[in-house]
Amino acid sequence: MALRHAILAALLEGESSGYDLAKDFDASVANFWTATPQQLYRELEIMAEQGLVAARVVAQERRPNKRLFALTEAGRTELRAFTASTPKPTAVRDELLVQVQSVESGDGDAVRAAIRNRQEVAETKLKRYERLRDRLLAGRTEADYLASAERVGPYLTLARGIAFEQENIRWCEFTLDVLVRRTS
Amino acid sequence: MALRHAILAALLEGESSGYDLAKDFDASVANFWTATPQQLYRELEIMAEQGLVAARVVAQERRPNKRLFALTEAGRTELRAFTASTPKPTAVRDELLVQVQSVESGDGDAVRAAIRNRQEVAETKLKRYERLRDRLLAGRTEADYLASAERVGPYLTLARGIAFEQENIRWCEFTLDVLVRRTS
DNA sequence: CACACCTAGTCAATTTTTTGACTATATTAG
DNA sequence: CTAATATAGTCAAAAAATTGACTAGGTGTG
Repeated sequence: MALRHAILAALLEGESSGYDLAKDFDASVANFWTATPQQLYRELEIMAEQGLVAARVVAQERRPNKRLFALTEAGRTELRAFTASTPKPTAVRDELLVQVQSVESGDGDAVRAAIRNRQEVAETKLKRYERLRDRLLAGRTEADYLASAERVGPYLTLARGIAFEQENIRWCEFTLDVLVRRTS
Repeated sequence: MALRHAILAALLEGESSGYDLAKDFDASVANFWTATPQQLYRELEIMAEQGLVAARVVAQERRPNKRLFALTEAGRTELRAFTASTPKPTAVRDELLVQVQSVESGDGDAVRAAIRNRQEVAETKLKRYERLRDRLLAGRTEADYLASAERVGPYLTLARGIAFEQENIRWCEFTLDVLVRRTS
């Protein structure tokens, strides 16, 4: 029941369809949670049954109907209770690092290619996060924004994502450099 | 079947009991994988059946017998094949960030306490990682070590862990500062 | 005018992971 | 002497997450 709280948090931004949420979980929410569309649709269904979200069907022209989900009072209460609970420590699980750990006993070329790929993914994510930040700031300075904005939560989590990806890129560069040096 | 590869990678350091591995998964391996002792014992059992690891029982004085597991040729082959496969992108899952995202609708005191706690955990981990690094370097400089050591994999993953925890601490400090400022 | 890909979902089966309940002996701190 | 903690495991159930197979209409490109 953890995906549920990430969905509730995402719905603070406003009413969304399952599809909208899937896009969010690929962009801003990706900072702290990942989920496939299938997981979202199923969880939303259950949450609607339990009254944590309210669904309404909107007919669209030239497209299938969509269902928009919004937080209910019960949903807000649940989210509030969640913020008061002790968060689980994060479980790191990174296959690339397992590969790097065993690089000397493994396929060096493949591992280096995987690191390059990771770096590209990180660069793409970083750019997206930076665009999101610029949109949030809307011209204001960070200090200005943090002092005046109604909600700073989304900015703070975004800052974590940006720092994480920057660090990721630095590490990929460093690691590639070390491995290439040792190969040549 | 992903824990399996982390275990194989950990066994590159040498023969270990399930208990030894549990300690590793709490220290060095924690950089890239987490597992409870229960998960390890079960997976080791299966891996032994499949011939990826070889178990031998060692009688101990004043203690229960222990089983030591070592990599087999099949295990090394499996690990090598794994390093050649495309690693899954990591799935981030951080309850604390979900709480921070919703901090304005939630329990501010509890969220700030959780951030402080995360910072302390990160500081403890960082110290442990730095001790491990010092032990690996054994007096040599980083450049010296990277050029001459037989295996650099463990050092590189440790470097990732150190950078990650440092970034973590910085973010906790920044975020606490912002939240405390807005509360007072 | 095909063909690929996007939007908007549903459903069921697996796989993976976690959690909790157990059994034993050994060592250490108060 | 006693209680807490560490060592060394097993087993089963439950929860969580992933995967694959579907349906159906819409949009854009060569």
